[in-house]
Amino acid sequence: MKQTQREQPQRDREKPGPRRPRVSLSTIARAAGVSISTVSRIANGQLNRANPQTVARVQALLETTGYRPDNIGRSLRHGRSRIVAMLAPNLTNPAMAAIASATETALREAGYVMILCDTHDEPALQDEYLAAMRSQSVEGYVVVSGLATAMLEAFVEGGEPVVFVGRRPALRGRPAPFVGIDNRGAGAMAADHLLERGLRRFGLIHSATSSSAIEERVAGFRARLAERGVPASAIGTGMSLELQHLFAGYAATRQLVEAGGWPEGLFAVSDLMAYGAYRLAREAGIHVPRDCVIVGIDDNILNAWIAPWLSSVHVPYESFGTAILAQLRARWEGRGGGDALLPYRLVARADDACE
Amino acid sequence: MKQTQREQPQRDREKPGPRRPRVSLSTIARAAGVSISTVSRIANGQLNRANPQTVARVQALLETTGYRPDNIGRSLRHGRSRIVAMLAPNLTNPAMAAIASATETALREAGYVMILCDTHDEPALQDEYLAAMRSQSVEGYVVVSGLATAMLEAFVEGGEPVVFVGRRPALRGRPAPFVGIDNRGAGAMAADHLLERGLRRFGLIHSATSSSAIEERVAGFRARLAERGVPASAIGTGMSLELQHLFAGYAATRQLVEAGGWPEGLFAVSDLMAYGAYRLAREAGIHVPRDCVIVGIDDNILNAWIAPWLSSVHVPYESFGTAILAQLRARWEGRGGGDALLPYRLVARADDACE
DNA sequence: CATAGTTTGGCAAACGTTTGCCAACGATGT
DNA sequence: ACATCGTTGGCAAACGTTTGCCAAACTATG
Repeated sequence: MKQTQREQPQRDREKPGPRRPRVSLSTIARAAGVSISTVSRIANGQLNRANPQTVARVQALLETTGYRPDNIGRSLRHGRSRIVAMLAPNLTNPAMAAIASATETALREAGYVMILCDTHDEPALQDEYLAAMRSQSVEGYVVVSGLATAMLEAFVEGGEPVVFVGRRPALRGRPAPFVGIDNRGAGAMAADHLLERGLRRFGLIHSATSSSAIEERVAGFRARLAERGVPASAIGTGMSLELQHLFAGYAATRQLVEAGGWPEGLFAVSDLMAYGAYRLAREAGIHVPRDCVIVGIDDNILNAWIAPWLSSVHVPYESFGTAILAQLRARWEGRGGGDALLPYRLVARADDACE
Repeated sequence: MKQTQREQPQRDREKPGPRRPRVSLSTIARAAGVSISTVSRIANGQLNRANPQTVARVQALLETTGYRPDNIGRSLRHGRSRIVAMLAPNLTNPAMAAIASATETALREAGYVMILCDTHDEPALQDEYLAAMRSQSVEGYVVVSGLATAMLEAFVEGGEPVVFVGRRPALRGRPAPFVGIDNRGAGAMAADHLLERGLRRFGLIHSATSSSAIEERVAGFRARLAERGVPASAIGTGMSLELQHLFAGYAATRQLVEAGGWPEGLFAVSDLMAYGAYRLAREAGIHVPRDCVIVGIDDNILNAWIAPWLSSVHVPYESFGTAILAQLRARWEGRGGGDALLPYRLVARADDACE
């Protein structure tokens, strides 16, 4: 109700421009003196359904006119639009951009095009996009860091081909296909890195734990420290609900520091949060990594160039694309895809920023 | 596959194909006992074309069934798909991501959705995408850093609504709408910044000058230095054809340094190239900005957080979205949009990376 | 010459939507 | 009784494509 009313005023107002005369099957058919069906069949490679002469004539026309089948008509005919929708929060996050880029490439090579939707991490926007995409008859939904909403749940339950990436929203129903990493393991790996450096006082900053990924990373980090004998009292924590991870990292670190001073080793659940911590450290005159070692997760490409002080658990976003495509294919073929957990590794960097 | 069938007792055919039972106008019409036309009119807000009783009944059904008009049918009817295509090279470039994000937001608010295509800066891929998008009946093309190809030229000449962003490809025909900045001015501003710091020996690194934007930035930089009395002999140049600007910056700087040593002030035509230069400087033991001041163009968001040594000409990518939408609207309404040149400003940063 | 089989190609339906046109119907005015 | 008019709502065409089915026109076989 609300939706339809909102859409109407705009739609009626704008004028459709003069549409260019497109070459359609009927154009060719008229020119060749055959029926539309014949042209369609020849264009689709059924060369045995017509006289060789006719085939040649039609093929020549297809060639010279530069005919390209109209996807709208085709989509209408059989439900397939060759479009896949990707919903992501905040495209300006380098990790999201990397996922989007890899997915786009994989889909294109498979003959699909990708519609990219920025949900800004807002449930309402996510739902609006889901509805809009369904009305585009998209063939698949790639939901990056999705939010658990009733509509998303309905999509999954209704059998729509949804693949979750990075974070698994807390949905009640049957499990949906997933692409990501073992977040607990990544958190543990970060802990190992700090331990191997012989540090004693640790810090941990994270954003809202409503997200499964964040929660698991934190849990993995904590568990590993506990395993290796670090008392809980030696682990400070900072948290921020800021949506922008840069700001969240800054705020969480301040909270952490105000409570217990600067730690020797700091774990940030994402590289962006690590950047936020770095800014505060600079402002406070704390030298990274001499005074405080920071380890993040993501290993953004830029780290190698301008953040030589940041160790990070590398997540292979470049290969997310093919994994996502594989999961979609599995759903299309009726196979229920399980989890695709990709390998991660620690990239240690300990350079002073000014050599 | 067998398992899902067992789990779903009487679910309709999920196996044969991706056909889902959609609620269409005819569904509603049958249920309400009226014709499809009537439902269509009511759904589109023509409430005066039917008996109030009928209207109420149909509206109730639209509500309860959650009807959403199918965009494919609608697109087929009148050529409008409510889709705009954006073609960009390399989504992982933060500047591109920022443009994509802003454009997506502006388009969504206007009721459009955006298809994002990564051309990887390859002419063939750009053309392939142009053709594919036309067969989707997209209503507009946003070409970021486009490449001059015959097909792109044909699109512009044919009157397709194309808006160029950032870089203006060298097309022979009439000028097409453009969104970007005054690149000459930005280059000059960078020169001013270095001059104001009292430096004497300058360096300039750039990528392929086939792009109008790069060429203009370089020209603006050079012109301003000349104006203010700097002899050409005091300006070293490095160039690289690497497509990835990070690598290009590294390679170009090496070329520059090998020829004439490290300059006091270095201008990079993009922030990514500046990052490349920074890496080489670190490896060479050159301190930035003490030994060498670097100024770039773009002012990526991350600079404020992890590149406090980099001054940059800030480009307002956040506001590119609305400017692009305005240009598209102008084209749709038949007005020929001229250039939309947005304001830029220098953001000076001179902090030591380790305080 | 009759029957059967093959090639060649058109007809029409279907997908979902919008919209110009027309037909009932009732009410009002003369 | 008749003309006029507004209301209500259906019919059908159109957008471009694919495809099952049927019908000619041949060809081969008996």
